[in-house]
Amino acid sequence: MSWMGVTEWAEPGVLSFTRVMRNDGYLLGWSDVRVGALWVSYELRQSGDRQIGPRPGFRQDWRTLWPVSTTSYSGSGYDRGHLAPNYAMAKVWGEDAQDDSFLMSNMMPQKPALNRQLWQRLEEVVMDHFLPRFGRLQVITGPIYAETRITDLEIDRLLDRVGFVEVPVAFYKIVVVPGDTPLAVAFIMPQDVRGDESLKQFLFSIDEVEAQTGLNFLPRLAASQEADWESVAGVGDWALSQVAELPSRFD
DNA sequence: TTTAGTGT
Repeated sequence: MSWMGVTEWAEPGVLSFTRVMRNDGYLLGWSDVRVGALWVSYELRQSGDRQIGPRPGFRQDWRTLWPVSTTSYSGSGYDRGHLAPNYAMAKVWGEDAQDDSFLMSNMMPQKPALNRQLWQRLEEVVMDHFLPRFGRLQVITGPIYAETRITDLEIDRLLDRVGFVEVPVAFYKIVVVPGDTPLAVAFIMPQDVRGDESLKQFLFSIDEVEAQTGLNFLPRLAASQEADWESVAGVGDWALSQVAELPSRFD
């Protein structure tokens, strides 16, 4: 589930503490301070024609301690957006993984135009374009929060929350082709999008994602390799031009 | 419905 190590924090601190939750099909780093996941990590492989059942429905995850119920987002204007996607979990890892993808701990508040259009287009490109192209992928995805100043353990900022859950300002997705000479591509997408933008607009380096999250991805990657590799927005030929402007299938 | 909320 986590090629080249589990995501770490660059600088330990109160915001850095996560509990790693192991689910069917994916790992999730849960922050009790943000009341949300900081990252999820999963592997994707080419699978046969696995039958996919209907969406099983959202479920509360009692491991979160702070209660996040299936109705916590009601009336907020935010969607319950998957981090580990329903379709990818169901297709690659099966029904139990699909069920686990509907845990509320795997949800983040996302504006509808992002969740249903731009982000959905990206998830579709990962499954239908990147995965067939490369055969095996490691994906790490999660939220980016507004800059927060911590004074004496007090959060000195008016937080935007849905229930207890802090609302991110953006989301990242890192896609890696594992191997001796790994390939990588990363995206950062803000909450406020139209939905029909080119995916190319949102390409960033892994270094940039690390700067905006405080996380250290792929910590087991050799330092000599990491320096060059993580500084480039897109390593390898992802043929993004073929798919960056495909229309949304919803709305 | 490879997204989701609303209203039932």
